[in-house]
Order: sequence, then structure tokens, then C-alpha cells
Amino acid sequence: MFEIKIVYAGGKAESGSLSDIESKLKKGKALAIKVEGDLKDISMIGQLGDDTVLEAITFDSAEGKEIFRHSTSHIMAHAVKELFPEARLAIGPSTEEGFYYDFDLERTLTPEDLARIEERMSEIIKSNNRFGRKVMARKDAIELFKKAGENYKVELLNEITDEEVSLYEEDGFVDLCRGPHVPSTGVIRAFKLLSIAGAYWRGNEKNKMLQRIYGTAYDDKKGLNEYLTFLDEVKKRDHRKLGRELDLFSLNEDIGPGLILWHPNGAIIRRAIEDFWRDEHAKADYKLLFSPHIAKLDLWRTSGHWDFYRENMYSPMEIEEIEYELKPMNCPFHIQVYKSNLRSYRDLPVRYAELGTVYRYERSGVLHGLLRVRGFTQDDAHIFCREDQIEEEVVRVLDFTVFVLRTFGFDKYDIYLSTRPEKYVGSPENWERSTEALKHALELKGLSYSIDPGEGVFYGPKIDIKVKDSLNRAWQCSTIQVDFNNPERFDVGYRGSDGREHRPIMIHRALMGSLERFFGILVEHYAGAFPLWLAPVQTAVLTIAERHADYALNVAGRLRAEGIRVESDLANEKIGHKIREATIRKIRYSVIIGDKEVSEGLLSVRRRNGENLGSMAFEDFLGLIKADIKLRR
RNA sequence: GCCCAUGUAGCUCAGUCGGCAGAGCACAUCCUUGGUAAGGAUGAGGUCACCGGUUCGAUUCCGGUCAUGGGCUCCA
Repeated sequence: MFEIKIVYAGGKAESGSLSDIESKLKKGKALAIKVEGDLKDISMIGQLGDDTVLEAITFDSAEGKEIFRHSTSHIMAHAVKELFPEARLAIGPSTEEGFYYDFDLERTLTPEDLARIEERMSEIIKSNNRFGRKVMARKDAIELFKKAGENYKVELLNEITDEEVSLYEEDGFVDLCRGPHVPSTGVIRAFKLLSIAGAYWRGNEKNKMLQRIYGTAYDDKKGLNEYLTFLDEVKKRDHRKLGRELDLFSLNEDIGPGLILWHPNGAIIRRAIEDFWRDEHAKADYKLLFSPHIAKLDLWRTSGHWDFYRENMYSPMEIEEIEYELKPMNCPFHIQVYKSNLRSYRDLPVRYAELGTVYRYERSGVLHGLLRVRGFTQDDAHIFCREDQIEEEVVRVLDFTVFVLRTFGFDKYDIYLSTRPEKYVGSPENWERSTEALKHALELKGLSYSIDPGEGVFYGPKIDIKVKDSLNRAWQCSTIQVDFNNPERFDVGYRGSDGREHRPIMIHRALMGSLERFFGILVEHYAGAFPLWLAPVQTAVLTIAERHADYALNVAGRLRAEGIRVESDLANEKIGHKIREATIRKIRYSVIIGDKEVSEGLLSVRRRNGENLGSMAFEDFLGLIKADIKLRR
């Protein structure tokens, strides 16, 4: 008997004959199938042999989402072509969260156009057109698209090496596509077009700028709504918005783009982070140092930055006929400190750390709040060690990184190991050994990682750690880089046990990356409601009426004397108003002072979430607040 | 840097098809002294980003510059 077995992602399986397998797949919400590792359209089941085992691909899998959204992007292109026949099609892939399609179109698309396109898409979906697959000779396809004036498709076809290509058609709309696609347009239950942006053809700025429409699609309204709610939450947490509302920092047109003003509230948080950072580095046996903001240009020639990194550096300035340069990196300074003395193998490893402020020229279009700026402070360190010490040092750095990131509530990470790129310095053996050392270190710590082949810096392999924030977004912060190049360039050495000079290895590492960026990430991670040890205002003292002012000021004074950051609100306003203000300012504890508190000599304490802790003695409240601070919660 | 959009009060935003510029919040003063997320009244506050052009007249139209935002690319 002719039988086909269907396996679902969850492990569920069923079998059927060729005649009823299609309806079974449909019932199982399959979008496509996978046979022997190859993704295929459901319509291709006719070509399957007896006793085939096929995997049903549903929206739940990454592959399913990709197919689903890719199909939606075709529907969008279809709608755009109908509304704007002069549009030329470029590419329309799925992305992690949705899809996009690039169009070459004279007319500038507007948000109103998006609404029209959405409307037309809904109609196409309602018609439930079948996605039909057609295979044809590549040269025939070129003819076809040439005739249609689709020059971008022709360009793509000219680069494809296969002699046969596949096209997909749905109600007269034909597009070049590898597939597979969902069976018909009707399965797209929920979609939304999100934005219009410019994008270069093939991402190359030498090419023409196209118009890109971003959108997303889900197999039910619920999924889409959840995603839209997520986008909303992202907007609410935007550090630029919260930065203004909480008076944390600002950018200023008169000062310059990408240059940050830290306001008192932001500065308190930064100080708390820095104090923590310095204390912990001292404990971890790093030596802390400071270095200047400018140095002679020759230093950057020696380091190679002037050759390799010039486009990101500010222009040199001439002083007494010598060129000086604003520093884009801290490493040359640390190297000079290392070189200020003769070093023995007994001294290694030497660990230098600095909160070093650097300036890098970033193209104006990439600047973004605190996340991408031109002046920033790196939590930088350089470890000088012997090659056989790399692994142990990297293990220490990994432990340290995890500890620091955990302190800020980051418990989940994605770790990447980047290997040798095409352009590199040092011997392949060096690369091999240090890459292995990084691998061993990661494995020793039981940290799972992915390999980014060829993504290492030219001077050595590296480990990058991306933290996952409370919305599960990944942010690259920490980096650990092995460097064979700079010790060479600066002729760095140490006296070995054999009495001869040897070359140490340098490890560059940053845990938070840049304070500006890390701070921005923290604002979004905590949605502005910082744990108490970071909070600019740890408690607010609110009075019910004016006669309570003296008592309130006394309470605030005693808290301040205990090192608590406290503000009092004696304004002529109702208590509800004051509580609202404190809540909006994300102050965790409000102390309320009225007749009752004054007569009993107590405090009434309210948490920001509305929880009323009732009356308590000053000492009890102090204990509560100090416990939060100590536990960094 | 490039494409597109935006720039009006401290903030969020209306508005002027070219004719003395508006709201809410915030701020100030006064009234109210109120018990857990917005009490009331009055008032002050703007070279409509900047520079130039067209015009009797420009915040509005045109050109340029700067800044911000969404992307492309790059990265901490």
C-alpha cells in the first residue's frame, strides 16, 4: 500500500495515503513540507515516492515563520505592482521578526500608501489564490523578466549558476523565487505593514537607493497583536524618551551630534556603576589607571590605527608643529604604562583597567541616542600575559563578565567566537593556539557559543557576548579579544626564565562595552525603574498638609545622613498628586507624613507598585531600604 | 555619507490654502490643608531650528545648512 508518514515538530506523527495526505497536512496547519532535509511546497507531494517520511513545517518553527512571511512579502509585492505598475521589484526576504520587500519606484511611498497596499493585500488574501510553482530554464526566465522590465530580477538571474530556476505565480503575479511557499494566500491570517525606509540595492552604497517596506505576519491575530504590543513596549522603554522624562541625559545641537550631557540623575547612576566597577576590578587584581584624551599622531601610526582605523578618527590638530590626535582607543596608553618598566615573566599577567573616554568619528546617519555616539567611555582593560596563560585569563574574564552582567539583571547571553578573517596578522599557528584557548575557556565554563567564522579582528580571535534584556532583545556589550599585533608593533617584551626577551600576548576586554551604551541599555532593560542601588532618587518624603513639613524635613534629613538619596515634596498639593508624581518619576518608596505619623512618630511607606506597607519606625524603613541597596535589587 | 520623514512654548502636539501664533502637561502667584496615581483660579512663557530667496508682507512658498527619527552600511 502507498503510504506516507507525516511527522510534526512536537513529535506527533500520522500516516495516510497519497489521496488524503493533503487534507491531513491542511488540518495539521502545515505550510510546507520537508523531505530528506529539503523544504518543498505541499503541492509537491504528488512527486513523492512510496513510504516517504515527511516533516510538516508549521508556523511554530523558524522555518515555518520564514516561509509564511516570505509568502506575505510576495503578496505585498503583488499589491504594490497593482497599485504602482511602474515599480521595479528587487528582493523580498523574511527577517527575524517579519519581512520586507525593496522596490525601485520613482514616486515616494507615504504612510497613506501603506494603508492602500494593506487593503489590496487583504483582498488578495481573501481570494485565497494558490501559489503555483513553475520551473523553467534560466535563460527563459531572463527573457521573461527582461520583457517585463524587471531589471533587478534579470541581474539576480545572471548571477545564478543553476541552469533551471523556479518561479512562483499567484493570480497572475509572477516572481522569481526559490520557495517554498504556503499553499495559498488565504493562510495569511494576520499581517501588518510597519514602515518605509531607504535601502541600497544589495546593501551597497554605490548602488541605487530603493524603497523598502517592512512588515510582519502571523498565523493568527493573537500573535500579531502580541508583537504589536511588544513594539509598543519597546517604544515606551526607549531610552531617549525615558532619558528626557527622568532627566537623565541630553544631546544638544549646540554641542554636537553624538556627544552626551549627563544630567545629575544620569550622573548618579553612572557614578554608582563606576564605583561598583572600580571596586570589583581592584578585587579582581586589575591595576586601575588614567590616560590622556589626546596623544601625538605618531602613537597612532605605531599602533596602526592611523592606517586601519583612520576613517573613524577625528582629524589631527597641530600644536607646536606636532600633530596630535583625539584618542579613539586606550590600548596604546596601557602599552606605554607596561613599557615604563622592565617586566619579568614573574610579573605576568599584568592587568590594566581604565574607564577610558574615547572619541570616534561615526557617520552622521548611524548616531542613535546613547547607543551609538561619538564620545564615550569604555570599561576597558588590557591583560599582558604569556601565551600559555591566555586560557586561564580568559576564564577569569568570563567569570568576571558573568558576575558583572548578572549584577545588572542580565542572566541570558548569546556568545560568539570569531575566528581568523581573511586579512590577518600573526602566524596561523598563533591564531590556531589562541582560538583553541578561547574555545577551551568557554567549554571549561560550560558556556555554549556559536562560531562566527572569519569575523575575528585582524589582530586576533575574539569572544563577543550579547546580553538578553527583559524584552529578550540581544545587545552586544562584552568583548574579549586576543591581540598578537600591538605587542609586536610597540615592541613589548618581558624577560623569561631563560633570561631572554619574549613577546607577551595582549588581551583586550570590555565588560559593559561603553558606559553610554550600557546605560542606554539599562534604561530600556529596567524601563527606567532602576534597582535601588542605581536609582537617582531612592525615596520621596511626601506631606499631607503644610503643618507636616517640619517632621518630613527631619525624616528626609535623617535618611540623607544615612547616605540615602531622598527628596521631599512639601508642595501645596493633594497626596494623590504627589504620589502620582513620585510614581511617574519611578521612585520606588514614598514615605507619607500626616497627622497620624507625626503623633505616633512613625512613617507610612508605599511602594511604587501601589503596595501599602503601612506604618513603620524610621529604623525599620531604613533597614528595608538598605537591604535593597546592599542586595542591589 | 546616502534615501525618506520631521523640526512651532521646558515637554507632547495642533495650526496658519502668505496677513499680530494655539492646546494640554510642566512652571509662577493666589485660593484650598486635602490620607495613597492628576483640587480650583489667574498668570508668565515662542525671532515657529538656522541662513538666504520670492513677496507690500514669510512661521507658512522656494533653495541651502544644521539637528533629530526610520533604514542602508559600520560598530561599543
